[in-house]
Amino acid sequence: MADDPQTPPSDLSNARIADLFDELGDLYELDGAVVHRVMAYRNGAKAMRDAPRSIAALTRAGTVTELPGIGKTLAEKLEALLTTGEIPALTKLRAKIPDGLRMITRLPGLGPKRAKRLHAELGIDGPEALRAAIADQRIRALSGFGPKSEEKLLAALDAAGDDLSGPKRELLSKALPIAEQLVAELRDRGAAVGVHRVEIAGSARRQADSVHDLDLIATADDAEGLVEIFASSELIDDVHRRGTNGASANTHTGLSVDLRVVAPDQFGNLLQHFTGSKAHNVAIREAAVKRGLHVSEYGILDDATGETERFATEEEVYARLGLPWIPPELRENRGELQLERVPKLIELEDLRGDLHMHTTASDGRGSIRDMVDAARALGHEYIAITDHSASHGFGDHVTPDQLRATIEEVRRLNDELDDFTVLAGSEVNILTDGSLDYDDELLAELDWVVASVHTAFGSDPTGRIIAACEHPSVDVIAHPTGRLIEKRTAYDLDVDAMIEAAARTGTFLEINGSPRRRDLHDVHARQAKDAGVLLVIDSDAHGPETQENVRWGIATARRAWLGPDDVANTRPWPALRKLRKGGR
DNA sequence: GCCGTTTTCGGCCCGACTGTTTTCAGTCG
Repeated sequence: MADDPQTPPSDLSNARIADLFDELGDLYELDGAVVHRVMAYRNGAKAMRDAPRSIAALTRAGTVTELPGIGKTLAEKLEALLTTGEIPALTKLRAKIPDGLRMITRLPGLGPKRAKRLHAELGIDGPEALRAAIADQRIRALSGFGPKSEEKLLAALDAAGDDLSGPKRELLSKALPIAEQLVAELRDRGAAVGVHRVEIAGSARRQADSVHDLDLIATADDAEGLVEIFASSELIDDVHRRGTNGASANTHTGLSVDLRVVAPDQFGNLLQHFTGSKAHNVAIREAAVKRGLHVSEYGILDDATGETERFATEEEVYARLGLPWIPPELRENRGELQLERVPKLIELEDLRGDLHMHTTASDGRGSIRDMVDAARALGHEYIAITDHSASHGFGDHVTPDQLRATIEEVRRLNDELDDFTVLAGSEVNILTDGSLDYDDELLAELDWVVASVHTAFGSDPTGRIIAACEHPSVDVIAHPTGRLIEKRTAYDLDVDAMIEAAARTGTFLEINGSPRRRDLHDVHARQAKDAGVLLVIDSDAHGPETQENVRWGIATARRAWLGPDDVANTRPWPALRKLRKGGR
């Protein structure tokens, strides 16, 4: 019964728990805690967010302190959170420190120390009070503040509007093509100023889900000339900072771009530094210090010689630190610095087929033939046509009779095609009782069955997905968590239980390539691989051109440390077919 | 608060920029 007080509450997700510990770090910082204590909370939050297993389960098992960065105190707070639903220290701090104060530290130029003084000395508790104090010129009366401070804070408040919820991030699919065009332009037009190298750095190079800006690193004989070419690009809207060795600008899409031009002998150091992530770089530097080496964007200082060594390539930087070159997608401090050899990661060319796409039969924009032509252009050997099923709604549903007609159409088409296979499939809805919306006989006729939750997210998604895994005809669970990047969090899903069910039943789990989904995400996909589950990378294309979205699925797979063998559709269809449940 | 081929105490990555300051704290990436 839902109202039975004995019913245990469903576990908090790792992301939700990590948010609470990040908040604790912020509030301790505003409370004046020493910076290392604050960092301990943030490191702990990152460890929780990156953990492949349920933090709640690890806490109950008493093994959560095995995660690096989580010690006795954080474990006690986790236990309190899971048993009582709250962390006493957080409750106390929230009462003491207004939420508005935490919000205004997100204004550029205003950190915790100065925000704390504004609160203590002027009673400022949020954006409105800050704006009023600036209007009355009360800020400049404080020591360490002046008219410039007021001016900048006002500009920052105006720029932020009413939204201080944090910086907006752009989907990788929006940002990366712009970065690639800029790089191509700088390489091309840069020939006139002796350009040597131009590379994308930052989170875009790491193929993260989203980015907050773009970083470009270059070398050229005439650095200022390259900056001029950058500033005059048609992709650039306005340049807000320009120097002889770099510039900061905005694209017309509102994305911020930094270009840095360095000497060739430092290119490796700078590219490594600006590729990040922060956690990766911090870990590298801490390890280096123990060996008497100090790493910065300019070089590696060796205590033994007092010399700073510069490197033209990243390979040399990593080699000097005793490490193999680490692919950017792995640079998140999730174990990559302990590697003696880097695992072989999957590449776009490894995919032989795409097993999730839609046509005009449901909500797609192309015919089956259009989708075949697009897949061939991408070098694929097979596709599955998986239109939405009988209960899809929006007038786009496919009745059982229509599906039978599609199966026949696919069979006929296969007779005409050489060296290409079309599979008759469906993306069936997992209904609220865990059943599917075609009968079992019809499902058994299909070559490929994708099952997904599209409705009633609040209605036991875990139980429904496990039931779908146990269905003999279901091959793969699509976009398993339902998240939409920068838009919607995952539904309340027990990922551990889903992965266990997938492993037990031989069901594949999808990495959906839609750039807004990339679902499973990297941490969960890596967890699935470690549990022995095979992943499938699909485009979920709704038109011929969006089959290229498998690119984003590959990006996520690489961030999940997957190799070609971990992904089912790197195999030819006859080999993949044998891996289906029951070897059908 | 975490952690240990220096350690259970005493450290904890690096450098640039800014605005306010006579030498630097705070902020940022």
